[in-house]
Amino acid sequence: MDDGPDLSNNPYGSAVDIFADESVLKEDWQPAELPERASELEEIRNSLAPATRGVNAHNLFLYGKTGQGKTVAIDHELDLLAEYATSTDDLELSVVKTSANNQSTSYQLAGHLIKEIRGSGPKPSGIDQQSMFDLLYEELHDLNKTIIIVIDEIDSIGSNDDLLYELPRARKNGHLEDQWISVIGISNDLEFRDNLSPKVKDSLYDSEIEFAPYDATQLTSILERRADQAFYDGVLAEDVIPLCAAFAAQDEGSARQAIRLLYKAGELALNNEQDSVAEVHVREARDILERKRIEEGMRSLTNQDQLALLSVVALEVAGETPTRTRYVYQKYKSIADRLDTNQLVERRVRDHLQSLGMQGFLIAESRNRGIQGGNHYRFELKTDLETTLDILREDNRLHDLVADLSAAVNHSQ
DNA sequence: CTTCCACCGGAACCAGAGGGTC
DNA sequence: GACCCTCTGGTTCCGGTGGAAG
Repeated sequence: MDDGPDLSNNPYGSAVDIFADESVLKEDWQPAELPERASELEEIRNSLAPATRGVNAHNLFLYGKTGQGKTVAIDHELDLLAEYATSTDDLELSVVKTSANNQSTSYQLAGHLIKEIRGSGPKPSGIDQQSMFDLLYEELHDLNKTIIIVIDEIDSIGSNDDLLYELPRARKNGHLEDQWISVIGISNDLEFRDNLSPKVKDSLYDSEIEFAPYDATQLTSILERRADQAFYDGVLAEDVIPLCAAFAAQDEGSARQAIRLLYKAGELALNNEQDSVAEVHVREARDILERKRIEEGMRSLTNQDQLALLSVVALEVAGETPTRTRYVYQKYKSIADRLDTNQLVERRVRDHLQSLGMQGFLIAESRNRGIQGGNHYRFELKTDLETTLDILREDNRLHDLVADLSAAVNHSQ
């Protein structure tokens, strides 16, 4: 009967067992198999295969929203290729893998790649673009014969795509002699391809693979595989996985999101000392994650973004949404006045409203009322009003203003 | 068929900060 | 210290636009 000290008063350790192996649900967990992406994997393999035959692999573009397995898929295939390379003398492979996140120009991306290849040291800059490219070629020269450069989030360089034109032609232009280079770009932005300059498309484009969003069925089987390892048997109520899958499918079809949801639901059950995960936990988890998403988004807003958002929020409170730009701007001016911040010109506020729309805080509907109304947008708040007010109130400078608005909400309720 | 509303959004330009090299 | 680079967040200016009204 006596098996160890009495822990009944110790706050750590739980009375219930939910997770068999929690790490399976973490962000950095790499699944060993991707049956839902079998055909995409095969396409990648076909594109890489020329490398094993002593020429350069095809350039390749992967498109798809976040959480569609693009990065996992490319890692998976490159691992296999590297494994093959070590087992044979035919292939001397160097893989340079980087994320273009925050590198918004070719110049910066080249600097970033140099830093990546060197493995340490500062990022070079302060020289002109061609010298930067030359520096990059020097670094590439020291690598193996077959070079594959993987650039994640390649869309962040926008239309400044000179480097993408240069790289695939390096050999032809005599910058490299005995080496084969190919580029794999990964993009979340489906329009990126269309905005590339024609000469880049020409030099870079061998093949592209689109990762379509997972549907609910696929998400369900992905979740089931994870859940098998992550949870103890019989812990999940029957409808938990389908519900997580359905929520995620409704949104972006992201596996990452679905897994987060399942993980959070499990944690909630655990924290409440319940021995099984039920539908309520999933719903609660969704609310928590949604709130977190808004909070994180708002934290990155600039002052002026906040003011523009606040203008729409104020109109929302007054029940005057959706509303056109003119009234938002009027409200904006009075708010800026009250807070004693500088007022921007209308054109700029329009930009801020536009970007709030893109970030999912506002709904911007374009319409046209002809001779009485012309062409204009109508804005309304997309996020939950109460939550938005809560979060905005945390900002000291906005506190009083938001408090007034909240009072108005409660009054009308 | 034309007119015209009232905003849309591209373009050119600017100041200031911040990253560097030589 | 002179000089080179880019980026952010702003301004000014202005031609463009689609559909209701006449």
